[in-house]
Amino acid sequence: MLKQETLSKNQQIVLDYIEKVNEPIKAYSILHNVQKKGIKAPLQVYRALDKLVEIGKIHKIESRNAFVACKNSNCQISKATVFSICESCEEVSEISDSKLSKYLKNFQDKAGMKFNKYNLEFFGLCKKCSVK
Amino acid sequence: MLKQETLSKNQQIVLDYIEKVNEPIKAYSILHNVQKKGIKAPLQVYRALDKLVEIGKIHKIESRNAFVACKNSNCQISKATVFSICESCEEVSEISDSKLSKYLKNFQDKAGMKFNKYNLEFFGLCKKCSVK
DNA sequence: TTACACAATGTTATATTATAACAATTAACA
DNA sequence: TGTTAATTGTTATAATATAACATTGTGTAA
Repeated sequence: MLKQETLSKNQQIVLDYIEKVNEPIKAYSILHNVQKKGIKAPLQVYRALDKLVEIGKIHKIESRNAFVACKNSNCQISKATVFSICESCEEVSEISDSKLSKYLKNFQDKAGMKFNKYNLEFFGLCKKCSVK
Repeated sequence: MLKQETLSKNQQIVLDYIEKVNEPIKAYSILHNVQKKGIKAPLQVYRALDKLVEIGKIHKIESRNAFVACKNSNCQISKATVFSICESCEEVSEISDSKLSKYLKNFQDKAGMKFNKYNLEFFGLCKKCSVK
């Protein structure tokens, strides 16, 4: 079988919803919102999420157990993600900064170990919240 | 009340155990192992963990839902952590690289937002696993 | 030294997040 | 068209984490 080019039914339903809400969303919230589409059980959501993460269509915000659509059309950075998270309003943005990406991609630890994959989550106050 | 200088009983029990095992460990595993010390419920462990994270004695590995003792004696970087994680054996090391820290501490996004706190998790194969 | 405030504890119950196990169905392709 | 792998459906349960509330300990100031 060739590498998957089209999404399966459940994968498409879940992705459509995640792209529609356009902000990080949790698995069970997705479940509640796609039940009208015929998805009934958590596993159906988690299986779709696993696949979508794997192919880079979405990312997981680890510190929040939430999922968000990838904004980078090519999805080439699916395994190397950077997010900013507002600790007040919980707004999350995906950061795509070529200099930072390059720096991290080339980083080696003291033993010379290199990393093809990383996840960086920055925390602070977004513009709105910092003026409150 | 002055800022806490000594740990409470439960906090000390949990920290002692985490320092002893010297590798990332999960909350319920901690619970099972400190029951002989009189800690009976998950909440007692989670409360201790929360405080220990807050004061920088331990860190949470978000992608693994696990906790590990901070190796930096001063714990000043408690809110700015970098880990390398082996995807094969799950070995985790805390990376302390002053150049990287400085780079991340000074990073600003395109809107000029700065971050006092971050968590970076690198994934790859450790030396042992990469020769297998 | 007592009384106030706050931190920490103990306890039960429950919420939230995620996976195991197994049967059935669908889709690509040799 | 038969084979193989991916996907689905379903029930149950595991793993992670917090709510709520009563109680006890501890530092500090009146």
